[in-house]
Amino acid sequence: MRQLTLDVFLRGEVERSRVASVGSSGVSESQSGVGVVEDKPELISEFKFEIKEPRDTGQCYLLSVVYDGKSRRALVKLYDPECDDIYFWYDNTGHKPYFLVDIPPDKVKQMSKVVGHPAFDHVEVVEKYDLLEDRRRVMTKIVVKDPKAVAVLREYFPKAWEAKIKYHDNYIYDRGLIPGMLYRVENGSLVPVDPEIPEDIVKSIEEVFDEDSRSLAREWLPIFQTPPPNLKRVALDIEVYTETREHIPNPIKAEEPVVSVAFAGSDGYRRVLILLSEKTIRNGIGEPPETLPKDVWIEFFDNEKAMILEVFRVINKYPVLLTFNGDNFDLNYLYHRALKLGISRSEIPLSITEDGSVRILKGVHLDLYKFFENRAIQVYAFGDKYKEYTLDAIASVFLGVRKIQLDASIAELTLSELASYNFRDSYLTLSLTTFDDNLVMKLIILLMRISRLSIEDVCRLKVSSWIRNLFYWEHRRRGYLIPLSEDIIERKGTAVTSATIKGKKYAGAIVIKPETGVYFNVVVVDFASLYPSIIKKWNLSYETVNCPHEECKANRIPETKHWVCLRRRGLTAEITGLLRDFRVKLYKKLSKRKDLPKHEREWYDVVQRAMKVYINASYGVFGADTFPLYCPPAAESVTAIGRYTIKKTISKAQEMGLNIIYGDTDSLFINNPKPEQLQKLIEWVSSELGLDIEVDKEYRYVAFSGRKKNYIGVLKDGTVDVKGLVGKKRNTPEFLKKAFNKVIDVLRDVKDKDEFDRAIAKIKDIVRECYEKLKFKELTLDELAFKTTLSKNVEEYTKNIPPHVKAAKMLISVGKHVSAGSIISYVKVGSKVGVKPIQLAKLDEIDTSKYIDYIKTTFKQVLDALNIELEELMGTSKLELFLK
DNA sequence: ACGAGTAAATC
DNA sequence: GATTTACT
Repeated sequence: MRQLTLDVFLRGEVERSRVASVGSSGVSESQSGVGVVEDKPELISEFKFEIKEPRDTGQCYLLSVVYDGKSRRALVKLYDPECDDIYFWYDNTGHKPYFLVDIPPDKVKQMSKVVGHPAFDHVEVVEKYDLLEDRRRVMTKIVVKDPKAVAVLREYFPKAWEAKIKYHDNYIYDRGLIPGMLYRVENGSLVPVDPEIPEDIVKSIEEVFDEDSRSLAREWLPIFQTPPPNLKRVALDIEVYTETREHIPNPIKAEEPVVSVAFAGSDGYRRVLILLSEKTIRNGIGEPPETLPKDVWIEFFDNEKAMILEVFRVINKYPVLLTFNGDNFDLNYLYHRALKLGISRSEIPLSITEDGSVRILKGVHLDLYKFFENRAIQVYAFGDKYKEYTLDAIASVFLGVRKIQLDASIAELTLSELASYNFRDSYLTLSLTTFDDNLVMKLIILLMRISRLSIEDVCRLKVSSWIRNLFYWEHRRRGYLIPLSEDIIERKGTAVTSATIKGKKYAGAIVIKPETGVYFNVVVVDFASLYPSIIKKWNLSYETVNCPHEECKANRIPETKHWVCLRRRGLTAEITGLLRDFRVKLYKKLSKRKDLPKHEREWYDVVQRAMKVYINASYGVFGADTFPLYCPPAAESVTAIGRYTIKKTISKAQEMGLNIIYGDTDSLFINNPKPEQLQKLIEWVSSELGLDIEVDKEYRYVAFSGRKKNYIGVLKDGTVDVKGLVGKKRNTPEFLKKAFNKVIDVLRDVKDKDEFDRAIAKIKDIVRECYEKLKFKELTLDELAFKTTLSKNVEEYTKNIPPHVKAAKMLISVGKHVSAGSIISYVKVGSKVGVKPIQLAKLDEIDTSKYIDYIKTTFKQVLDALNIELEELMGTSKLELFLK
């Protein structure tokens, strides 16, 4: 075998003694005269980081707080933009955990079990405003010594408030701090640093907000105007030795060695550490592939423990560590593998919290998988651009670069291939935070500021927690009592409308059934963010719906028995309204202003996106029973007013002679409107309903199949909107999607009624070709596969067994690993069970008749709209015969 | 751990 | 009719 030297790899700097030379036959003497790494104990002390305290002068961004209730000390992690490093600020605050009760303090003091308990500290009297009852309340604050004792002492009180708020959140509230904001240390405390705000933005507050919102708007302005830090960060990705591609290493057991670790830093750091062992070197080094950039620094270790210690050292050099699924895999594996190799806990700069997330001791860890998996981020921040939560899928959407495609297991790769594969992953992970001028990092910083959550929490928690945290913060700041969920339900009751869908809690939106057919020149008008606007306009909030005042009861909410308060401003209405106005009237406009520098415009665009996430989720959370401020009457009031609004608008439009052909929730499809009629309608809605409608789309034509949420529309610019048709659904077989897309392409070119005839002829050909391919088995199994997500583990399907679960069971019986979240690819076969996973199926087993049914339903939706009979299209008896 | 409504396939 | 999935 050819002796390969490391020269090909060492295009970067050669570092110390960790470089070895390898041949395909094993480790040999190094080219550069340095030896192979030994297990060096002195490496261990290297990664222990010093705790740096902030400089006396200078400004730091607040990133995270670790509150230690036992020592009554908060460890505040600050990012110093001048030296790109983390500083710690210890606040020996004396801040103790507590909860509130509605028992007078003297009574509490008589409770010997409480006062005598070792965890008891003292009681204080506090005054809170009870929004549910609209009155002041004097309450007793029971302060405890040990956070764990909150739960113990609570047992003596039937009702306790604020007992479940996390201590570090508590600390942030009580200190009035906002994560993500800029502070300086002064006289032992953190003092906010006010940003410079352009004159015209300050002025616009007067125009944008009404009088009672202005002071709040001014308080919020620094949140959006403080420039974001550009956090220095490094992405990490590890590869674990696996024999087969299917085998997923277990991070808790951590049985196999970590064979490669790649880093990609925002400062240009690019490095791969590779383990040389009998297992990894058996395929040799190989030629470095083109996919491995020339400036990546590759290092070889012959000792896994030394390599992992080096990884820990690098982690500690950076204030922010990025991973893609590091909570579940990479960091978890490193942690357990380190323990397994005899590295002691104190030498591992990671800790795993109760909820399974990994914290790093010095800096902060961001798991981008968790961030991109967040539905609110996916839908509202990125417009549903990516559909799958894999590094490959997300990177290809945002970066246009994919993972390196492997058709072998880690065990079968040469070391060059391994390095290249591993590096690409870490590079993609870093790039997910750097594309579009660090868009994702900016978004995270803004979400921290709006939700008042630490950087790790904002990435790990979902939108309901973000909103909850902002609400709690606002309650405490204003001295409002944070209500108990059961008190909201008791006072406000449950929903009074009934849902159309069984199992849902209340009635939702209206969908108008469209008449089948093709309509030319269709204008779509819609209500600009309908539900948030309703919340603002109608003063909706958990405390204002069904308020305790007699005089408000006449202020009814249409279609319900509910009423809404006239006396007090609703908190939800205020906050949602504030963010809505900021977004629509200020930041959306700023983001489009060409006279501003590019980076400023881009920042304003991120600002309006972050607001969008919040605004759009503000209705949904009040209808979610898991939300601590869950309030069904408030949620159903929103949808009820939505129905009322759209009904009113439709009848007005019809009065005016407009032809409404379809509508869904907040949109109306109008056939052939005169522009002046539209203008009149828009003005009427604004003056009579106090809401804004706008022209959203103009279709050259729309083809309705007659089903709701199911149509094809061609916009004036030729863009085709396909809504709800099976041909577009993710689980339909690829050959059908292809044929369907061809049909769409034909429809795109149709300009007027006459062109339909020609289009129909083309569509006929496409459908026929599709049939023939199936008939003559000119399709691959892949093209025939239905790809359905397994939403639960197979054993949890008890009520019935859908086809994809049957296929999944067959996979398990041959030893394949499938679990909740796996996408099962299966085909329809002639056997008794009727399905087979593609891995086990053969092309000649395919049940053609089942597929013919699918072809029919797919195209029927299109053909219904075009008023063509399917049979007419097939025409010949050839197919009829075929069906038998 | 955001909501409800619609369509389709399958048991 | 109930369950499950994918979509609005």
